[in-house]
Amino acid sequence: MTLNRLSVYLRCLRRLQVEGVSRISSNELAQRFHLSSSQIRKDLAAFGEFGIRGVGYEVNALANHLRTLLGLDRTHRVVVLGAGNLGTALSQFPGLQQEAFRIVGLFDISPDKIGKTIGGYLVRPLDQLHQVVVETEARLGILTVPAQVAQESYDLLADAGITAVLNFAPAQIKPRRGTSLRSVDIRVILEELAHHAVSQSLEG
Amino acid sequence: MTLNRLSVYLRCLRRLQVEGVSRISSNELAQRFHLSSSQIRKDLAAFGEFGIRGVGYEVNALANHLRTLLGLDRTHRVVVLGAGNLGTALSQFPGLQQEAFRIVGLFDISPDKIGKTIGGYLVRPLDQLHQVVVETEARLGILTVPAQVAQESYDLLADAGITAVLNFAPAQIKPRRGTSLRSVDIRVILEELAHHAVSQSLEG
DNA sequence: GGGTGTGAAACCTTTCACAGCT
DNA sequence: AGCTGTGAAAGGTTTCACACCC
Repeated sequence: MTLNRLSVYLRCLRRLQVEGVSRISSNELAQRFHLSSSQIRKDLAAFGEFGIRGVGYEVNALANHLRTLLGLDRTHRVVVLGAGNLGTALSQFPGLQQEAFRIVGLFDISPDKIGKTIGGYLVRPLDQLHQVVVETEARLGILTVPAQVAQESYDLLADAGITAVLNFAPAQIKPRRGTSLRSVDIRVILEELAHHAVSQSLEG
Repeated sequence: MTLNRLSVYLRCLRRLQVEGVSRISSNELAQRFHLSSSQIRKDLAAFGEFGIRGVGYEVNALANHLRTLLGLDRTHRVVVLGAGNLGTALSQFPGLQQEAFRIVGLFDISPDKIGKTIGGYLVRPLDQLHQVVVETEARLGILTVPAQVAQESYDLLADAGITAVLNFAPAQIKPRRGTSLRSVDIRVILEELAHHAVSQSLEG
């Protein structure tokens, strides 16, 4: 199952909590956030019976269930490799410094950056990576390095004990057993949208 | 079909061009970049017969075909809404200022930022959006605004004539006919990875 | 009545395996 | 001989529709 959707539901529920909504049906939830009601029910039912027939879902209870299911009831330590523009922007991303995530190390290879404080984080040299990962028990890594060094950077993270990596480098990384990999290539996404943009313009 | 894969193939071909490879089979391509050879053949064959049976694919020719298919033979003007950390980082992202994309406007609502130059781009007020989009014929928009104003920002872009939007705000946007939407929620991706990280650690 | 939980149906994607071309 | 292009098979996901419970 696409675990991502549980995250999206949780984001929606957080919104409802702010608005003071205490109960909601799958249909209302779907309409309110442009989702599919049957998919919501299937997804949630796959992990237990969280709803009340004839009534709907209790917002607070469901949010807590999802938080537990997603493992957000603990703090996840994150290391970031690459203190360029994207790396520093992500380090300061709201939602990455609060709740379940905490950045415990920002690393770079450039002597110009090492030792400096960028966006509130001290930039460390790569040879401290292993030590930091062991000491902080970090499990998550973010890669914002140039494409040429993406593979070796991923391997460094894996060797240091990181078990899940989010890669922003535009490169095809060979994943290892034991260290999940999720890549986001902004260029690839934009190229898809460029295609849409052109088709749309022709239609209208 | 997942148009994204054509982009990935193109990225791989660019790499091969740099390495001076002139011909490649679907099998080599798959092994080299950790893809599926039958999927490569299916994807490519869906748009024409680009390969030579018994030989493979001509790297340069195929790259050019893909560039045309993806609409990368023209320049796409892009406007960015939100001159925060992520917005400015993306404005300077390599690959967004070269080849087929060109940023023609960086917009923000904050009076502190308007008029200043951030990352080489003048920050403009939102009321200039429509004019800039019309004058530059921009079709692509990037949203790096806070979640609370994501919907209205998307609507502003759509009203201005933007036909494809890449949204980084952690909000569920209601798409309109005529303006495609692709959302990337870093929090959602990290939450999925957090789950993986925990499961992996238990296994090991 | 109203809304969840769920088998079954419809749909879409990926992999397989091989005919057919070079 | 070798590799593409492609129908057929397998696998997965989404939607439908309704039994069942509150």
